[in-house]
Amino acid sequence: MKTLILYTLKNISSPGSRQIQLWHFILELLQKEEYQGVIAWQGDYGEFVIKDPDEVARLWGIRKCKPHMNYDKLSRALRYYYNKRILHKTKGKRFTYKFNFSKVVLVNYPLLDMASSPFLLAQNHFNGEVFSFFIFV
DNA sequence: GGCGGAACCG
DNA sequence: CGGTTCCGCC
Repeated sequence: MKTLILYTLKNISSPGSRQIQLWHFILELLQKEEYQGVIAWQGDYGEFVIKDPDEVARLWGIRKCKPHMNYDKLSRALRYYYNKRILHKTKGKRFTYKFNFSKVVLVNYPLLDMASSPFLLAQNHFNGEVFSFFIFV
């Protein structure tokens, strides 16, 4: 049985909340229609294409206060996600990566019961952030 | 472009 | 710990 997990989140700007992580930021852009010319879901489930690498890097640089950010550095950070099983590369497709959603949820929300209802919508607090899960089985 | 080692940083 | 910076290699 194949599971698609659409995952959204909101940061709470409260004391004690962690700094934004790159894959959070990627999902944040992916969630917003106004960035579809820059980064968008494309191809298989969880697969996305960076249509404008320079712009994504610029936006990431602004968020992290790293004015010298570029795609070369950003992509190195994405490559570190391969061993963590958060992302992997879609070989042959330029600027295309794929999320391992099950791993992403498992790693960041270990209390979630994967074997529950076919459709599940949950919003919960975890480490100072609000997570919303949409799970379609 | 894409990869991964290595040094480095808050 | 999660990147950032830099780089040699393919």
